Amino acid sequence: MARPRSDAARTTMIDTARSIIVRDGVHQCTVDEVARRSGIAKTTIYRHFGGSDALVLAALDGMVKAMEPPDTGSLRGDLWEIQRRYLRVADDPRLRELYAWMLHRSMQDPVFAADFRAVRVQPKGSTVVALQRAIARSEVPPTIDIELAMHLIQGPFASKRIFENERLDDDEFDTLIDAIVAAVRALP
Amino acid sequence: MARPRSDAARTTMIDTARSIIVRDGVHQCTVDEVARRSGIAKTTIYRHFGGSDALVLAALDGMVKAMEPPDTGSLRGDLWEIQRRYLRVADDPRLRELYAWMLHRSMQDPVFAADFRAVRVQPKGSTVVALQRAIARSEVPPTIDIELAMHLIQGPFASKRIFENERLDDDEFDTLIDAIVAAVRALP
DNA sequence: TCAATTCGCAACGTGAAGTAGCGAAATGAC
DNA sequence: GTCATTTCGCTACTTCACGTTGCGAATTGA
Repeated sequence: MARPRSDAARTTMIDTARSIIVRDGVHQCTVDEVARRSGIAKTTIYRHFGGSDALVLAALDGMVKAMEPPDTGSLRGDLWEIQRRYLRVADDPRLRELYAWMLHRSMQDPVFAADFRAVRVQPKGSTVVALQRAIARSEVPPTIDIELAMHLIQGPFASKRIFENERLDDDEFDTLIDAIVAAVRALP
Repeated sequence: MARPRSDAARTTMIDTARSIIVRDGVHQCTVDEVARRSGIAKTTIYRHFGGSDALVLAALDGMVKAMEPPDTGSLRGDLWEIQRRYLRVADDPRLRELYAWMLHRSMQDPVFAADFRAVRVQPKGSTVVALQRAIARSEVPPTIDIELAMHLIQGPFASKRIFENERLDDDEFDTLIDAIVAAVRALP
Protein backbone atom coordinates (compact mmCIF):
# COMPACT_ATOMS: atom_id res chain seq x y z
CA MET A 1 0.00 0.00 0.00
CA ALA A 2 2.87 2.36 0.71
CA ARG A 3 6.51 2.40 1.70
CA PRO A 4 7.56 -0.93 3.15
CA ARG A 5 9.78 -1.28 6.18
CA SER A 6 13.41 -1.18 5.30
CA ASP A 7 15.03 -4.59 5.31
CA ALA A 8 18.40 -2.94 5.47
CA ALA A 9 17.43 -1.15 8.68
CA ARG A 10 16.11 -4.38 10.15
CA THR A 11 19.31 -6.21 9.31
CA THR A 12 21.41 -3.40 10.75
CA MET A 13 19.47 -3.45 14.01
CA ILE A 14 19.79 -7.20 14.36
CA ASP A 15 23.50 -7.14 13.53
CA THR A 16 24.10 -4.34 16.01
CA ALA A 17 22.14 -6.14 18.71
CA ARG A 18 24.07 -9.30 17.99
CA SER A 19 27.45 -7.66 18.28
CA ILE A 20 26.44 -6.00 21.54
CA ILE A 21 25.26 -9.31 22.96
CA VAL A 22 28.45 -11.08 21.93
CA ARG A 23 30.87 -8.33 22.97
CA ASP A 24 29.22 -6.92 26.08
CA GLY A 25 26.43 -9.23 27.14
CA VAL A 26 22.70 -9.06 26.86
CA HIS A 27 22.36 -6.42 29.56
CA GLN A 28 23.98 -3.79 27.39
CA CYS A 29 21.61 -4.58 24.58
CA THR A 30 19.08 -1.82 25.23
CA VAL A 31 17.01 -0.01 22.64
CA ASP A 32 18.89 3.20 23.35
CA GLU A 33 22.24 1.53 22.91
CA VAL A 34 21.30 -0.20 19.66
CA ALA A 35 19.99 3.12 18.37
CA ARG A 36 23.19 4.88 19.39
CA ARG A 37 25.54 2.39 17.79
CA SER A 38 23.58 1.66 14.66
CA GLY A 39 22.52 5.23 13.91
CA ILE A 40 18.96 4.02 13.59
CA ALA A 41 16.28 5.95 15.39
CA LYS A 42 14.71 4.51 18.51
CA THR A 43 11.28 4.97 17.02
CA THR A 44 12.26 2.79 14.08
CA ILE A 45 13.39 0.04 16.41
CA TYR A 46 10.08 0.18 18.24
CA ARG A 47 8.21 0.08 14.95
CA HIS A 48 10.10 -3.03 13.90
CA PHE A 49 10.28 -4.95 17.15
CA GLY A 50 8.13 -3.24 19.70
CA GLY A 51 10.76 -3.55 22.40
CA SER A 52 14.14 -4.94 23.31
CA ASP A 53 12.86 -8.45 24.07
CA ALA A 54 11.79 -9.15 20.51
CA LEU A 55 14.95 -7.53 19.22
CA VAL A 56 17.16 -9.74 21.35
CA LEU A 57 15.22 -12.83 20.37
CA ALA A 58 15.51 -11.89 16.70
CA ALA A 59 19.24 -11.35 17.17
CA LEU A 60 19.58 -14.71 18.85
CA ASP A 61 17.64 -16.50 16.20
CA GLY A 62 20.13 -17.57 13.61
CA MET A 63 23.07 -17.38 16.00
CA VAL A 64 22.01 -20.78 17.20
CA LYS A 65 23.83 -23.25 15.08
CA ALA A 66 22.08 -26.57 15.33
CA MET A 67 24.55 -29.19 16.42
CA GLU A 68 24.74 -32.20 14.19
CA PRO A 69 24.24 -35.18 16.48
CA PRO A 70 27.38 -37.26 16.95
CA ASP A 71 27.16 -40.95 16.15
CA THR A 72 29.71 -42.89 18.13
CA GLY A 73 27.87 -46.20 18.18
CA SER A 74 26.93 -46.16 21.85
CA LEU A 75 24.62 -44.09 24.03
CA ARG A 76 27.47 -43.34 26.38
CA GLY A 77 29.68 -42.13 23.56
CA ASP A 78 26.97 -39.95 22.07
CA LEU A 79 25.98 -38.40 25.38
CA TRP A 80 29.61 -37.86 26.27
CA GLU A 81 30.13 -35.88 23.09
CA ILE A 82 26.88 -33.93 23.32
CA GLN A 83 27.37 -32.86 26.91
CA ARG A 84 31.00 -32.08 26.29
CA ARG A 85 29.99 -29.60 23.61
CA TYR A 86 27.26 -28.23 25.83
CA LEU A 87 29.71 -27.56 28.62
CA ARG A 88 32.17 -25.93 26.25
CA VAL A 89 29.47 -23.49 25.22
CA ALA A 90 28.45 -22.95 28.83
CA ASP A 91 32.00 -21.92 29.68
CA ASP A 92 31.32 -18.50 28.24
CA PRO A 93 30.05 -16.31 31.07
CA ARG A 94 28.06 -14.19 28.62
CA LEU A 95 26.15 -17.27 27.59
CA ARG A 96 25.36 -18.28 31.14
CA GLU A 97 24.26 -14.73 31.78
CA LEU A 98 22.15 -14.84 28.65
CA TYR A 99 20.57 -18.05 29.73
CA ALA A 100 19.78 -16.71 33.17
CA TRP A 101 18.33 -13.58 31.63
CA MET A 102 16.08 -15.61 29.39
CA LEU A 103 14.91 -17.78 32.23
CA HIS A 104 14.24 -14.66 34.23
CA ARG A 105 12.22 -13.02 31.46
CA SER A 106 10.38 -16.26 30.78
CA MET A 107 9.17 -16.40 34.35
CA GLN A 108 7.78 -12.89 34.10
CA ASP A 109 6.15 -13.23 30.73
CA PRO A 110 4.58 -16.36 29.25
CA VAL A 111 4.70 -14.87 25.76
CA PHE A 112 8.41 -14.38 26.06
CA ALA A 113 8.72 -17.91 27.39
CA ALA A 114 7.10 -19.28 24.27
CA ASP A 115 9.32 -17.21 21.99
CA PHE A 116 12.35 -18.20 23.97
CA ARG A 117 11.47 -21.83 23.55
CA ALA A 118 11.50 -21.42 19.80
CA VAL A 119 14.97 -19.92 19.73
CA ARG A 120 16.73 -21.60 22.56
CA VAL A 121 20.20 -23.06 22.43
CA GLN A 122 19.94 -26.57 23.61
CA PRO A 123 21.41 -29.99 23.04
CA LYS A 124 17.85 -31.23 23.09
CA GLY A 125 17.63 -32.22 19.44
CA SER A 126 20.88 -34.13 19.53
CA THR A 127 19.94 -35.90 22.72
CA VAL A 128 16.66 -37.03 21.22
CA VAL A 129 18.49 -38.46 18.22
CA ALA A 130 21.01 -40.21 20.47
CA LEU A 131 18.18 -41.74 22.49
CA GLN A 132 16.35 -42.88 19.37
CA ARG A 133 19.51 -44.52 18.11
CA ALA A 134 19.99 -46.22 21.48
CA ILE A 135 16.46 -47.55 21.25
CA ALA A 136 17.13 -48.82 17.73
CA ARG A 137 20.21 -50.61 19.06
CA SER A 138 18.10 -52.02 21.93
CA GLU A 139 20.46 -50.31 24.32
CA VAL A 140 17.50 -48.85 26.17
CA PRO A 141 13.87 -50.01 26.25
CA PRO A 142 11.72 -48.61 23.42
CA THR A 143 9.09 -47.65 25.99
CA ILE A 144 11.05 -44.90 27.71
CA ASP A 145 9.73 -41.36 27.96
CA ILE A 146 12.24 -39.51 25.83
CA GLU A 147 11.44 -36.10 27.23
CA LEU A 148 11.91 -37.34 30.78
CA ALA A 149 15.15 -39.04 29.75
CA MET A 150 16.36 -35.72 28.40
CA HIS A 151 15.91 -34.06 31.76
CA LEU A 152 17.62 -36.95 33.42
CA ILE A 153 20.57 -36.40 31.10
CA GLN A 154 20.94 -32.65 30.95
CA GLY A 155 19.60 -31.85 34.41
CA PRO A 156 22.67 -32.79 36.43
CA PHE A 157 24.99 -30.85 34.14
CA ALA A 158 22.75 -27.80 34.11
CA SER A 159 22.39 -28.00 37.88
CA LYS A 160 26.11 -27.98 38.50
CA ARG A 161 27.25 -25.72 35.67
CA ILE A 162 24.37 -23.22 35.44
CA PHE A 163 22.58 -23.20 38.79
CA GLU A 164 25.65 -23.69 40.89
CA ASN A 165 28.04 -22.10 38.41
CA GLU A 166 30.75 -24.67 39.03
CA ARG A 167 32.98 -26.21 36.42
CA LEU A 168 33.22 -29.98 36.05
CA ASP A 169 36.61 -31.61 35.85
CA ASP A 170 37.18 -34.63 33.61
CA ASP A 171 36.64 -37.15 36.39
CA GLU A 172 33.40 -35.61 37.50
CA PHE A 173 32.24 -35.45 33.93
CA ASP A 174 32.92 -39.13 33.25
CA THR A 175 31.40 -40.16 36.55
CA LEU A 176 28.25 -38.23 35.81
CA ILE A 177 27.97 -39.65 32.29
CA ASP A 178 28.32 -43.20 33.60
CA ALA A 179 25.72 -42.68 36.29
CA ILE A 180 23.31 -41.04 33.86
CA VAL A 181 23.65 -43.84 31.32
CA ALA A 182 22.89 -46.29 34.11
CA ALA A 183 19.83 -44.22 35.01
CA VAL A 184 18.56 -44.08 31.45
CA ARG A 185 18.97 -47.83 31.13
CA ALA A 186 16.95 -48.21 34.33
CA LEU A 187 14.03 -46.34 32.78
CA PRO A 188 10.92 -48.50 32.22
CA MET B 1 29.28 7.01 69.93
CA ALA B 2 25.97 8.51 68.89
CA ARG B 3 22.45 7.58 67.91
CA PRO B 4 22.26 3.93 66.84
CA ARG B 5 20.27 2.74 63.84
CA SER B 6 16.68 2.02 64.65
CA ASP B 7 15.96 -1.67 64.98
CA ALA B 8 12.29 -0.90 64.60
CA ALA B 9 12.93 0.75 61.25
CA ARG B 10 15.03 -2.19 60.13
CA THR B 11 12.35 -4.67 61.11
CA THR B 12 9.67 -2.61 59.39
CA MET B 13 11.68 -2.50 56.17
CA ILE B 14 12.28 -6.21 56.19
CA ASP B 15 8.66 -7.00 56.97
CA THR B 16 7.46 -4.68 54.23
CA ALA B 17 9.89 -6.18 51.74
CA ARG B 18 8.78 -9.63 52.75
CA SER B 19 5.12 -8.91 52.27
CA ILE B 20 5.78 -7.35 48.88
CA ILE B 21 7.77 -10.40 47.78
CA VAL B 22 5.08 -12.79 48.97
CA ARG B 23 2.10 -10.82 47.67
CA ASP B 24 3.43 -9.35 44.44
CA GLY B 25 6.72 -11.00 43.62
CA VAL B 26 10.28 -9.88 43.91
CA HIS B 27 10.02 -7.51 40.97
CA GLN B 28 7.77 -5.16 42.86
CA CYS B 29 10.18 -5.08 45.73
CA THR B 30 11.98 -1.87 44.84
CA VAL B 31 13.48 0.63 47.23
CA ASP B 32 10.91 3.19 46.21
CA GLU B 33 8.05 0.80 46.79
CA VAL B 34 9.28 -0.32 50.20
CA ALA B 35 9.70 3.31 51.17
CA ARG B 36 6.21 4.16 49.95
CA ARG B 37 4.50 1.31 51.78
CA SER B 38 6.47 1.42 54.98
CA GLY B 39 6.60 5.18 55.37
CA ILE B 40 10.32 4.89 55.86
CA ALA B 41 12.54 7.25 53.90
CA LYS B 42 14.52 5.94 50.96
CA THR B 43 17.68 7.32 52.44
CA THR B 44 17.15 5.27 55.55
CA ILE B 45 16.80 2.12 53.50
CA TYR B 46 20.02 2.87 51.70
CA ARG B 47 21.77 3.54 54.99
CA HIS B 48 20.65 0.18 56.33
CA PHE B 49 21.05 -2.01 53.28
CA GLY B 50 22.82 -0.08 50.57
CA GLY B 51 20.41 -1.26 47.90
CA SER B 52 17.49 -3.48 47.08
CA ASP B 53 19.60 -6.62 46.66
CA ALA B 54 20.71 -6.71 50.26
CA LEU B 55 17.22 -5.80 51.39
CA VAL B 56 15.67 -8.68 49.46
CA LEU B 57 18.30 -11.07 50.74
CA ALA B 58 17.68 -9.91 54.29
CA ALA B 59 13.95 -10.36 53.77
CA LEU B 60 14.50 -13.84 52.41
CA ASP B 61 16.79 -14.83 55.22
CA GLY B 62 14.58 -16.22 57.88
CA MET B 63 11.75 -17.02 55.48
CA VAL B 64 13.70 -20.10 54.59
CA LYS B 65 12.61 -22.73 56.99
CA ALA B 66 15.18 -25.49 57.00
CA MET B 67 13.50 -28.73 56.20
CA GLU B 68 14.04 -31.48 58.71
CA PRO B 69 15.33 -34.44 56.71
CA PRO B 70 12.84 -37.29 56.46
CA ASP B 71 14.00 -40.72 57.59
CA THR B 72 12.05 -43.42 55.82
CA GLY B 73 14.68 -46.12 56.07
CA SER B 74 15.62 -46.19 52.40
CA LEU B 75 17.36 -43.81 50.03
CA ARG B 76 14.44 -44.02 47.64
CA GLY B 77 11.94 -43.18 50.35
CA ASP B 78 13.99 -40.24 51.62
CA LEU B 79 14.59 -38.80 48.16
CA TRP B 80 10.96 -39.29 47.26
CA GLU B 81 9.90 -37.23 50.25
CA ILE B 82 12.55 -34.53 49.80
CA GLN B 83 11.84 -33.97 46.13
CA ARG B 84 8.12 -34.08 46.71
CA ARG B 85 8.44 -31.19 49.13
CA TYR B 86 10.75 -29.38 46.77
CA LEU B 87 8.25 -29.63 43.95
CA ARG B 88 5.43 -28.46 46.18
CA VAL B 89 7.40 -25.32 46.95
CA ALA B 90 8.29 -24.87 43.29
CA ASP B 91 4.61 -24.89 42.37
CA ASP B 92 4.37 -21.29 43.49
CA PRO B 93 5.07 -19.12 40.45
CA ARG B 94 6.41 -16.34 42.66
CA LEU B 95 9.04 -18.72 43.97
CA ARG B 96 10.12 -19.83 40.53
CA GLU B 97 10.28 -16.19 39.56
CA LEU B 98 12.30 -15.47 42.67
CA TYR B 99 14.68 -18.26 41.88
CA ALA B 100 15.15 -17.08 38.31
CA TRP B 101 15.73 -13.56 39.55
CA MET B 102 18.39 -14.75 41.96
CA LEU B 103 20.11 -16.79 39.31
CA HIS B 104 20.00 -13.79 37.04
CA ARG B 105 21.48 -11.45 39.63
CA SER B 106 24.08 -14.05 40.58
CA MET B 107 25.34 -14.19 37.02
CA GLN B 108 25.79 -10.43 36.97
CA ASP B 109 27.38 -10.06 40.34
CA PRO B 110 29.67 -12.55 42.10
CA VAL B 111 29.12 -10.82 45.43
CA PHE B 112 25.41 -11.33 45.12
CA ALA B 113 26.04 -14.92 44.10
CA ALA B 114 27.90 -15.54 47.34
CA ASP B 115 25.19 -13.91 49.44
CA PHE B 116 22.54 -15.82 47.57
CA ARG B 117 24.33 -19.05 48.30
CA ALA B 118 24.10 -18.33 52.00
CA VAL B 119 20.37 -17.75 51.97
CA ARG B 120 19.15 -20.07 49.27
CA VAL B 121 16.18 -22.31 49.55
CA GLN B 122 17.36 -25.74 48.71
CA PRO B 123 16.82 -29.33 49.67
CA LYS B 124 20.59 -29.60 49.70
CA GLY B 125 20.99 -30.17 53.40
CA SER B 126 18.33 -32.85 53.52
CA THR B 127 19.74 -34.60 50.50
CA VAL B 128 23.18 -34.71 52.07
CA VAL B 129 21.75 -36.28 55.21
CA ALA B 130 19.80 -38.81 53.15
CA LEU B 131 22.95 -39.75 51.25
CA GLN B 132 24.97 -40.08 54.43
CA ARG B 133 22.33 -42.35 55.88
CA ALA B 134 22.35 -44.41 52.70
CA ILE B 135 26.10 -44.76 53.00
CA ALA B 136 25.72 -45.83 56.63
CA ARG B 137 23.22 -48.48 55.52
CA SER B 138 25.65 -49.57 52.74
CA GLU B 139 22.98 -48.73 50.25
CA VAL B 140 25.49 -46.74 48.24
CA PRO B 141 29.30 -46.93 48.23
CA PRO B 142 30.99 -44.78 50.89
CA THR B 143 33.31 -43.41 48.22
CA ILE B 144 30.72 -41.43 46.28
CA ASP B 145 31.10 -37.72 45.67
CA ILE B 146 28.16 -36.39 47.65
CA GLU B 147 28.07 -33.03 45.92
CA LEU B 148 27.98 -34.68 42.51
CA ALA B 149 25.27 -37.04 43.73
CA MET B 150 23.25 -34.03 44.78
CA HIS B 151 23.29 -32.63 41.27
CA LEU B 152 22.39 -36.03 39.92
CA ILE B 153 19.37 -36.02 42.21
CA GLN B 154 18.06 -32.50 42.01
CA GLY B 155 19.20 -31.71 38.47
CA PRO B 156 16.49 -33.60 36.58
CA PHE B 157 13.72 -32.11 38.72
CA ALA B 158 15.11 -28.61 38.42
CA SER B 159 15.55 -29.05 34.69
CA LYS B 160 11.96 -30.03 34.13
CA ARG B 161 10.25 -27.88 36.74
CA ILE B 162 12.39 -24.73 36.69
CA PHE B 163 14.15 -24.57 33.34
CA GLU B 164 11.32 -26.00 31.31
CA ASN B 165 8.57 -24.86 33.67
CA GLU B 166 6.62 -28.09 33.33
CA ARG B 167 4.85 -29.91 36.09
CA LEU B 168 5.56 -33.55 36.85
CA ASP B 169 2.71 -35.96 37.23
CA ASP B 170 2.89 -38.81 39.75
CA ASP B 171 4.09 -41.36 37.23
CA GLU B 172 6.85 -39.15 35.92
CA PHE B 173 7.89 -38.37 39.45
CA ASP B 174 8.17 -42.02 40.48
CA THR B 175 9.94 -42.93 37.25
CA LEU B 176 12.48 -40.20 37.79
CA ILE B 177 13.08 -41.15 41.40
CA ASP B 178 13.67 -44.78 40.46
CA ALA B 179 16.08 -43.87 37.69
CA ILE B 180 17.95 -41.46 39.93
CA VAL B 181 18.31 -43.98 42.73
CA ALA B 182 19.72 -46.40 40.16
CA ALA B 183 22.14 -43.71 39.04
CA VAL B 184 23.30 -42.93 42.56
CA ARG B 185 23.87 -46.61 43.22
CA ALA B 186 25.95 -46.75 40.04
CA LEU B 187 28.28 -44.05 41.39
CA PRO B 188 31.83 -45.29 42.11
C1' DT C 1 24.95 19.17 78.40
C1' DC C 2 26.90 18.38 73.83
C1' DA C 3 28.66 16.34 69.84
C1' DA C 4 27.57 12.84 66.65
C1' DT C 5 24.58 10.25 64.17
C1' DT C 6 20.14 8.88 62.54
C1' DC C 7 15.63 9.84 60.55
C1' DG C 8 12.50 11.79 57.35
C1' DC C 9 11.91 15.03 53.67
C1' DA C 10 12.61 17.12 49.25
C1' DA C 11 15.24 17.67 45.44
C1' DC C 12 18.45 16.23 41.93
C1' DG C 13 21.00 13.40 38.27
C1' DT C 14 21.29 9.09 35.54
C1' DG C 15 19.68 5.70 32.47
C1' DA C 16 16.37 2.99 30.21
C1' DA C 17 11.51 2.23 28.63
C1' DG C 18 8.26 3.88 25.76
C1' DT C 19 5.49 7.68 23.22
C1' DA C 20 4.42 11.85 20.29
C1' DG C 21 4.98 15.21 16.66
C1' DC C 22 7.26 16.70 12.57
C1' DG C 23 9.67 17.15 8.01
C1' DA C 24 11.75 14.39 4.48
C1' DA C 25 12.11 10.38 1.74
C1' DA C 26 10.47 6.32 -0.46
C1' DT C 27 7.05 3.45 -2.66
C1' DG C 28 2.63 1.14 -4.27
C1' DA C 29 -1.59 2.32 -6.79
C1' DC C 30 -3.59 4.86 -10.30
C1' DG D 1 4.34 10.62 -13.71
C1' DT D 2 1.34 11.93 -9.82
C1' DC D 3 -0.27 11.23 -5.23
C1' DA D 4 -1.62 9.32 -0.96
C1' DT D 5 0.49 6.54 2.44
C1' DT D 6 3.82 4.97 5.22
C1' DT D 7 8.56 4.79 6.94
C1' DC D 8 12.60 7.01 8.66
C1' DG D 9 15.25 9.94 11.52
C1' DC D 10 15.11 13.66 14.69
C1' DT D 11 13.94 16.02 18.97
C1' DA D 12 11.47 16.15 22.88
C1' DC D 13 8.66 14.32 26.36
C1' DT D 14 6.82 11.21 30.33
C1' DT D 15 7.49 7.53 33.57
C1' DC D 16 9.93 4.65 36.68
C1' DA D 17 13.66 2.91 39.40
C1' DC D 18 18.31 3.66 41.05
C1' DG D 19 21.19 6.14 43.86
C1' DT D 20 22.90 10.67 45.95
C1' DT D 21 22.95 15.13 48.42
C1' DG D 22 21.66 18.62 51.65
C1' DC D 23 18.94 20.01 55.45
C1' DG D 24 16.30 20.43 59.89
C1' DA D 25 14.78 17.68 63.70
C1' DA D 26 15.09 13.96 66.79
C1' DT D 27 17.75 10.77 69.47
C1' DT D 28 21.47 8.95 72.12
C1' DG D 29 26.34 7.96 73.93
C1' DA D 30 29.95 10.31 76.26
